[in-house]
This record gives sequence, structure tokens and C-alpha cells, in this order.
Amino acid sequence: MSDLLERLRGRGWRLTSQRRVVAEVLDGDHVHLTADEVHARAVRRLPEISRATVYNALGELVALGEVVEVTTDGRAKRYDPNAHHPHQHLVCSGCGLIRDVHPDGDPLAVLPAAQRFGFAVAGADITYRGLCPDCA
Amino acid sequence: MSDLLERLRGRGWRLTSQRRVVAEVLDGDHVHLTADEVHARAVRRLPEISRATVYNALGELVALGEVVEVTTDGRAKRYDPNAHHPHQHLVCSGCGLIRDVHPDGDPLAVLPAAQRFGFAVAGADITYRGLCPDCA
DNA sequence: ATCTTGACTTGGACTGGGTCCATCGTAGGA
DNA sequence: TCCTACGATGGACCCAGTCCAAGTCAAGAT
Repeated sequence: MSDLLERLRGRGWRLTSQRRVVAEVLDGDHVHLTADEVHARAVRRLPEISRATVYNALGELVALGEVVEVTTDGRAKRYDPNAHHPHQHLVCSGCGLIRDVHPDGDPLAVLPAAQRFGFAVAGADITYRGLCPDCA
Repeated sequence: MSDLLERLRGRGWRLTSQRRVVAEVLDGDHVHLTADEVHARAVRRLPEISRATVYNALGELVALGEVVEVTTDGRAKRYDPNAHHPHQHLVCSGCGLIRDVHPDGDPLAVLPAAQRFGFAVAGADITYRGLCPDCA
């Protein structure tokens, strides 16, 4: 965490109390919060922080590659701080629970050249869907 | 297409001109329109059709398994009539172009039991990302 | 061919998620 | 400690989608 703040400062990020709080809220590798959830938690530490500031900070963290956006449904985007370990997501169709998962092999390997249509394919986002133990 | 309308009628779908037009607009296997795009095209054939009706019809087609919803970004959902041939999507990060693709093997096979956390995993949605020939 | 009725359509209000912007505040270099 | 450009604020605004009360009509019954 403090190394995150260090990295950001090293990249010229001006370190404000608001940005610090947003980064702290996202601390922990297995969190998948919406922007509003991040805002709600940030407000507990810094009551005046605005929604716009949370959106700005999240957008910057994504642009800097420190956080990844996850869209598992058509609803609110979720922000995943586990950005330095490539992974995929397993989502419960019942309750929406999200787990980070690591499938075997390279996801791009299964897409043959003939199926790439001349694209320079750079990555793959996989969402596995099913029922979690509690919902089954 | 007419077989689609037949299938729907067989399932008790009341066949209105609005529903017929929505189904016709979605005809073709490689179309990925947003609800508003479907509405815009439907209006050309049936000027009074309302947005709410298009949303209703699309929702019903999805519930009946005739169309699948595709969410490749956090923006508007897209509706894909190619529902009877399982496939994945390849999306251009530049212009948003979407192609249906067929990766090798079963996408679920690469998720080992130890990575399933007790979930009853039922499916996987894969979005391959890269630049299309025009954008590269 | 007409009637009847419950399913369908309409459009306008409303909601949730997100962005924009003019103004104010402040981190951090000089 | 002072300056100033970068960041924060909150309220207006936008887009995608849902809801609802009232009107319409497909299709089975007569």
C-alpha cells in the first residue's frame, strides 16, 4: 500500500488527502467495489470527499495501471486493485459474488490465427459464470 | 427469420407488428446493435414504435434464448441474434468493431477444480481485445 | 364477421451510473 | 512564506434503461 503511494508520487501524482483515502479504501487484493461503494467508504474517513473526486481518482489509478475496471454485468463498473497479477473473474449468477481466478495456460493460445481476422490481439477478459456454494 | 417468428408464435408469443419489426431488424447473424440502434432501425419501418416497446421485445427475446446480450464495455448493452451457435467476441479497442469468434476447445476446461471455489460453473464469456486491421 | 378481453404498446416521468464545469482550495517547489 | 498550477467541490447535466397509467389490438370465442 505505502509502496503504491510511493509509486504514484514517483510518477508525479500530487498526493492529496482525498487520493490517499481512495487508495487506502482499495487496499487489499480481493476487493471488487463499485465507485459508489468506494465513495461510501472514503466518506467514513474523509466526510467531505465528493463523488466527482472519487471518480477522478479511480480513473487516474486505472490509467496508471494500478487498478483494473471490471464489468461483469451491465451495471456499475467495479474497481479491482489486483492489477499486477493477471487474472480472470468467477461471478455468481445468484448473488453477484466475484472471485479472482487463474485459469491454466494463456487465454490467447486458444484463438487460432484464422479466428483473429487480422486483429493484433492483445488480451482476453474472461468471466466464468455459475452459482456459488451459498446460492446453489 | 420466419422460422424465428414461427418458433416464437409456437411459444405463445403474441405476434404484433412491433415485435415483428424488432425481430426483422435483428435478422442476420453478425449484427451487434445497441437497443437505441435497434429502435432507430425499427422506426424506419414502423415510425410510431416506442423505445419502451423495443426494450420489452429485446428483453423477451433474451429470456426466450433467441438473442444474447453482450456487454463489451461499460456502455450500452448490445444484442446478438447469433444465439444458437455458442461463440465469443473479438473487440477492437480503437473503433469498437465486434466480431464473433470460435476459440478452440471448451473454455471451461482451463479452469481447474481448485480454482472453482465450490461454484457450479455453467459458462464463460470471453472478450478478446486488440486492434482491427483498420485501426492498427 | 364481430365481439371480447387480456396481453401489448405508448410516451413521459423517473432512476442509476457517470461526466462536466466554474469556482474554490491547497501541495509542494522557489 | 508565498505562488500557482493542479486538484477538489457540488450541482447541473447526460445516457441507458425502467416504470406506469392509459389506450390499443391480436386472436380466440361466438
